[in-house]
Order: sequence, then structure tokens, then C-alpha cells
Amino acid sequence: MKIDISKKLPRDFYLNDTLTVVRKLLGKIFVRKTDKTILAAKIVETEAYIGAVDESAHSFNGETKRNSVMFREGGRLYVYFTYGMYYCANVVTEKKGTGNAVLFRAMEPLEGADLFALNRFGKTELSEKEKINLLNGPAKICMAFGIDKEKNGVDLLGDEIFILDAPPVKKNEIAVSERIGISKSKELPWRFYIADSKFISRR
DNA sequence: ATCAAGATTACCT
DNA sequence: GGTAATCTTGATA
Repeated sequence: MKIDISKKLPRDFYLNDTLTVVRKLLGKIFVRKTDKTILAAKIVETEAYIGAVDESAHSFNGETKRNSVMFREGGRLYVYFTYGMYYCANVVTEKKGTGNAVLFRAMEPLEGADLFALNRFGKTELSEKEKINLLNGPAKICMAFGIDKEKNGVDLLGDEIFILDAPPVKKNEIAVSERIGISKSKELPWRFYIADSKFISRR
């Protein structure tokens, strides 16, 4: 797969309404470039977190040291540490000060399978089940891409981590549900995924 | 200063 | 389906 920088999503994409961005991100290509390697995957599952009304959003009680990136202008990566051992990655949305973001929950590997495999399982020969499990959870994505707190706040309009445009997923191919793994504001139907993808997280 | 909870995962029966 | 692992953060005192 060729990486065409001209297709990088522009700032305006991220400044749209969060519930628009959370759907439009489905099908887009998340990319991390390092010196010699390119990692790329198709986004197949996302969740919206909207600070003003969402008790489960990290930003709900206002800005803190941990969540400060959520309050910056849309288009940056918000990476947080949780459960003592995992990182999860979001993209910040909307204008500065709003405290909104979209969590990446699952992706389909496109480029860099060997490095994904090494980062996740310490080997390159994977079973079919392991191949499916490479990126099908928010912390798995960070493990596979090598994303940790060093990447918190990185601008997705830069050259290391960015998202490429791709044809939109048809509305009737997008499924909606309640979000996973939260205890507050559970009723909000803000999880979106490509209905027929094998690579979504479960539970 | 102390403490409980957590946007999870892997492994168990 | 159940739970241990593991530790930072934010809230409360």
C-alpha cells in the first residue's frame, strides 16, 4: 500500500461536530511513520466522548493535567494510561476548549503486519486468531503501534502520526451501540463500528 | 497523606 | 462467564 500524504485529513475535518467526526473516521487510514517503517490500519470502531454532557468523559469535571490535551484544538492525539499497564489513544475534536475526543477502539491491519505482530506477541508467525486480535481493542492498538505517553498531544497534521482520507463508509454499513467498559452515562449510543468487519472489539 | 476507581486485557474454569 | 494484574490520577482529608 502506498502512503499518499496529499490525502492526509485536514484540520477542518477534526473541527467538525464530534458526533460527525466519530462516524466519518470509520474507514479512514491511521498511519504511523518511523525512520524505516510504516504502520497503517483501517479504523473500524470508534467511540465519542463529549465533556460538557458526558459523565464518562475524562474532561467532564474540567481541565486537569491528565486531560489537558482534550481541551486543545481538534486534530491532536490524546493518549492516556489506565489500569496500571495500558495506553489508549483518542483524536481530539472541535475547537479549543471544548474537551471532546474520539477513542479508537479497533482497526484492521493494512501495512506493517510483522511489526504489529512483534509489538503485540513478540513473534511474526501468528495463528489466524492472533491475526484477528492484533488491533481489536483500544489498548491493543497502542501496543501494536508503539504509542505511549510520549505521543500524547502529537499533532495529526504532522509527519509522524496522521490519518489518511478514504471513501466514506455507507450509512447502512455503520452499526451503533452503547459504549464499552464505562460505568457512567452508559445509555448514550456513541459507539460506532463497521457492521460486517471481523476486526471490531467485542464484549 | 491516603485511597478507590479505572474509556482493558489475558487467562482461567 | 469470572477475575487478577498493576499503578496513575484525582478526589477527599
